[in-house]
Amino acid sequence: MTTIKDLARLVGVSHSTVARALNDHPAISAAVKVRVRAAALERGYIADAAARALRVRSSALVGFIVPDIEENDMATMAKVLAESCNAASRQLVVSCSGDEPERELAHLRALLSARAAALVLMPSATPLPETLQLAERLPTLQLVRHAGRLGAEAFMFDDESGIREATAHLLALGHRRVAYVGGSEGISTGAARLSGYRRALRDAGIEEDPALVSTVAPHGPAASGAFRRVFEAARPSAMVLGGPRITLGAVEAIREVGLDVPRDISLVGFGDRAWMRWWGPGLTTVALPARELALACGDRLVALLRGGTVEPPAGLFAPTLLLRGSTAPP
Amino acid sequence: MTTIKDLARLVGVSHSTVARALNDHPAISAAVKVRVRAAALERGYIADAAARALRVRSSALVGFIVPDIEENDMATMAKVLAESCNAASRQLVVSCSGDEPERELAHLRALLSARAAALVLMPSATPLPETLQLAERLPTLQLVRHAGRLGAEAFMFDDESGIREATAHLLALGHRRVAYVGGSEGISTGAARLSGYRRALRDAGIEEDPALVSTVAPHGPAASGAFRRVFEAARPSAMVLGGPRITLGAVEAIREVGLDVPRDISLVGFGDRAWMRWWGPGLTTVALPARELALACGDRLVALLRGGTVEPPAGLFAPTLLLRGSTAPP
DNA sequence: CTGAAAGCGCTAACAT
DNA sequence: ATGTTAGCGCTTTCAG
Repeated sequence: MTTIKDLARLVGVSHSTVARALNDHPAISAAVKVRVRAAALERGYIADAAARALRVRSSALVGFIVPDIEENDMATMAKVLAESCNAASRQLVVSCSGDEPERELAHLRALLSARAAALVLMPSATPLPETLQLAERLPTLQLVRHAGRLGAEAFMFDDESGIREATAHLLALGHRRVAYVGGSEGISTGAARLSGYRRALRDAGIEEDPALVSTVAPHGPAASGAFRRVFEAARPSAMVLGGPRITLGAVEAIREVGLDVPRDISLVGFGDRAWMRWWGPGLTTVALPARELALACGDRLVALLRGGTVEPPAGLFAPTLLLRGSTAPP
Repeated sequence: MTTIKDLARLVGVSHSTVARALNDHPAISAAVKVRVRAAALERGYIADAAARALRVRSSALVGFIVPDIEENDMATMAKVLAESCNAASRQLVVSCSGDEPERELAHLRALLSARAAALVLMPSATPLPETLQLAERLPTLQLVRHAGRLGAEAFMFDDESGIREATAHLLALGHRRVAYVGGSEGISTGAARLSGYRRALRDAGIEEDPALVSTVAPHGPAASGAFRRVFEAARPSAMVLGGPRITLGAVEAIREVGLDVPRDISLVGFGDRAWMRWWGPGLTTVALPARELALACGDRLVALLRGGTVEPPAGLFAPTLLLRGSTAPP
């Protein structure tokens, strides 16, 4: 590997002159810059980021820790964030925690070790105290989920209002037995969504029937089971789904049971996918502005990296209710 | 930030002893190791990866450059590869080239600068010569696509056989006017798929009708247009789709035109998604073993990182034809 | 078993 | 405008 000293020898200047020329330092003559750059090009010189990081005590890396990059539009967000990072000459390091607190911590440690310049974190369900504590060591942004004691700025969907609107829509259609199947209350998003459902009921002056509500692990099979249990035990005329995988599971269950939507039941899904437009009568769904969220987070990220002084409060991103054929009067 | 010198002072040994203790060097007494580790824990010591990388001239980073992480099961593969990397105490740096040769090169440069230990590359359509040349500087694995002059091992789907089987299936059903709409021949996958289509025709002794074939940019709208053009101009009784986005576009066009599948046309999609099971009569499709491919690539990666001596030739991963309701006799 | 010392490639005072 | 010099934190001989 060619170093600045090699180039210095080649050009006949000192290695610090080479460094300055390469960094376009104002106090270096144009002539020298030209010669240095020519030499660098010729030798295929590529600066050693480690040496630089050692000096300046910070690297070009930005960490991105998420439970699962295949879920929750995380691939989209990763792409957007990577874009923002590149615009700021940074690189995004993606790690999947699998929602396991230990792996989450391990990844954070690795990023700290690499002296990452910042961290974007979608916290696991129950982050370890040490994770929260270590996250304070570098500029951190929370994404999608909010970890209780972590003070970092959060970029989140307005899950509560999204589910509230969905529920209110069904109520307005005349449904009185509206069920809700969603993810665990232990996660910030799960809690917010359930609370949105409850709010809509309260606003409509309807008392909650516990048999109509089920919170489960966000897996297809679990959701399928929950759907069938709630459907058979409580005979809802409509249902709100509280997550993308819950929606997948419910659709699966509807197929197995052989229900007709919206005749047998009105349905509101969560998240938006192309197939929802084609599915049966079209699936009414709560669409999340994932791209917008990630863009805002990316903007904030580069501001942080540039040593941004202003503190634009992190926002809440409102979902949109996409009305399609799966919801109708009872 | 705590350094080994801080710990050395704290414990009352030299900093090199601390370094050895932390790295579990055999020639350090158990007693010292215990004390050093206690001190490290107490002070929340986290080693500086840059300093280490500077010494050992290689980092814990593995690069992953792909055109688009939202496409082609790349999120799945990223997850699998990240997993493999973690198992080898490495971190995966994900970069999206957007299929733009310049950005691809820029990302490669950044990885080289970070002294990445290896690179997994899904090449853009037309990589710059310099990209190919620089990729030689570090252990490189090609994924999904093959860049002509790059000598690196490649992990690819057997696109040709996948499309050949799909076409043969339609021919066996009695179709004689089987169309093909796929991605550009300029990309290795596009060329292989088209060649699979041609091979099936040849095997069946059928002459190719150019009006039945169209290669386009892999975007929904372009694919929609191509579908309609081919359908209207050449009146095929069946069609093979040569890519995931092509499939999406075709489904869209079928909806717009109001065709009945398989009555008006038999259809074979590309890639497998949950909605394909639900779509109309069920979409017969060419399913790619993305997970298997990524796992194999990950295995090879850790072998490389461990300084693997054996040279297991990279494989070709055979797709499976998933038979569903969208294909029927004419 | 442990310590002293050198040096990885780069940046940034501080000279000149 | 350029050169000299001193490290950044770690690994790794080489001595003891």
